[in-house]
Amino acid sequence: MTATAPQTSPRKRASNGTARRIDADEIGLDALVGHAGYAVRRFQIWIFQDFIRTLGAVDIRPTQYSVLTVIGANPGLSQMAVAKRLGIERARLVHLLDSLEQRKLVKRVKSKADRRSHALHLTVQGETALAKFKRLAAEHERHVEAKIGKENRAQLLRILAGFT
Amino acid sequence: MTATAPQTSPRKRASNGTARRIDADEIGLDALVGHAGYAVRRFQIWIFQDFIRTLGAVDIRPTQYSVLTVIGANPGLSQMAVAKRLGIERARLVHLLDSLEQRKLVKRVKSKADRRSHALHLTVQGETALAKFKRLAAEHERHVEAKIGKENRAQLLRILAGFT
DNA sequence: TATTGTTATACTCTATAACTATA
DNA sequence: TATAGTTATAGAGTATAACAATA
Repeated sequence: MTATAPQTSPRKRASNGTARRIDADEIGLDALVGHAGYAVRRFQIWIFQDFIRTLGAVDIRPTQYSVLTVIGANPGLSQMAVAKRLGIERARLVHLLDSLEQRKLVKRVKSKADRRSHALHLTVQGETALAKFKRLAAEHERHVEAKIGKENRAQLLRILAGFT
Repeated sequence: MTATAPQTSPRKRASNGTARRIDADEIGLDALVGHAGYAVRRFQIWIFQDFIRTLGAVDIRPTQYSVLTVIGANPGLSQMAVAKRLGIERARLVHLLDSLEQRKLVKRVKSKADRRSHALHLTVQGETALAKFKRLAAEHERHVEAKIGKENRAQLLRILAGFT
């Protein structure tokens, strides 16, 4: 597991006592290669970076996109319902919605049925914007496909279908 | 995509104008179901939570484990080399190492070859501890296997082999 | 001039706890 | 009493920038 290929790039003690550079690709990961979590984490970081870059022009991040999508598909949901469904802390969702409401994408409507809660809706502007975000997100998804392969992406979705 | 199954649990406007509860599992994810990033992110969160729980008794988190494993397999690496290999900011690694050094798991040795840099080594105590951490991490890995299936885990590792 | 380790700052995200207004 | 939304705080983690020592 301990890689020691002969290369050039940080510094390492050589047989003659002088130092040479070590390339990142010759540093062994040892037990990490057997951990799904390590690869999944690195992959997730890559995906988010691509998503943020691809939707950079509209300034929408993954969590914001997921909130808008769920509200768009389920108008009238309460904040608690959205938070639970997406695994976001309700305290965190307050700030996310503050931002989306300031941008006139979402509106909080006082619920008549339960006056403690807010019914969440997209604004007309929000509907239009979300349609654009979805086109960009689809473009991002094609980047994923290009990165790991169409068939592998499909298998990944199948394997992880339970984590929704 | 908009789920509207008849259930019980938050509140939703019913045909008669009164409200009823909505279960999380009847809220449609819409476009999110087609995004690999969504499933990958949820899975990654599950994995990290299980890792943190499984290694809770020894108080080691995923990033700390990855740093210890790489140093253990490549003694003498500089901080820059570890940071680059694992995709950690060098400023962040300083704090991670401060903590691991306080716990006597790692030592920074002044490099003679390049006096700007530190050669990183596990302490004897660190070697022993890492062996235990690896046993617990293997136990965590069995939880992953139990969660998604042995064959699916193997395929996942194969698909994501490039993200290391 | 460039790099290594360090310190510092700001922003995101997670995890809690406590408060209010309702139920 | 319990719940929905809010506010506040603390801890990870990320992203930067700048500095001292050294190359």
